[in-house]
Amino acid sequence: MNNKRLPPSFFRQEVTDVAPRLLGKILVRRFADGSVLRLAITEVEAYRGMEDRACHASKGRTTRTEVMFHNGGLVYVYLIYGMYWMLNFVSGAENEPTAVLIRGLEGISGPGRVGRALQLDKSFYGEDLSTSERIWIEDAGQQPKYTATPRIGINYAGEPWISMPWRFVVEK
DNA sequence: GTAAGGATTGGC
DNA sequence: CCAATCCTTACT
Repeated sequence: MNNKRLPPSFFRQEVTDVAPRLLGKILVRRFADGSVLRLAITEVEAYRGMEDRACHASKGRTTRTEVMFHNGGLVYVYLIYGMYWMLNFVSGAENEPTAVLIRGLEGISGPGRVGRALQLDKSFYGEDLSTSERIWIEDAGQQPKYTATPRIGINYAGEPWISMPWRFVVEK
């Protein structure tokens, strides 16, 4: 059923609020063969706009970052190190380039492994989470406890961005 | 056109 | 510690 699918309004808010609220939500992936994978989100990171030097959108509006400038509720995927597809959800309002990186799912640790498990590719770029038949998010009716820490792998961004506690992890 | 490097992972 | 692997961005 789709009655639990999160509406666009869920994503069209402050990314630092959207990110932790995604914890415990169910990521649903329907494959071409009809099989369905349903896994709870356990780790995320918020990337916030042009100012945030760790956010790809800080480089400006380019072919790659274009989707982040759209209204929240779309998928932003990109290839890193030539082999891993990173899954992000665009947040905030139009022209407010923010996104949430999905770093971990129930039983799957690491953003690269998430992309591999979900069999993502560039065709998911710009996918609409409110209408897609192959990927969407459902409300599980609970908000797990979590902790906030600095984000991973963004030392090049410099301060204060390195220290912003924008990585959210579900507590055991 | 060319070069540098990355929101990672896994193997040595 | 470091190679894998290729797309995007920056620069000539």
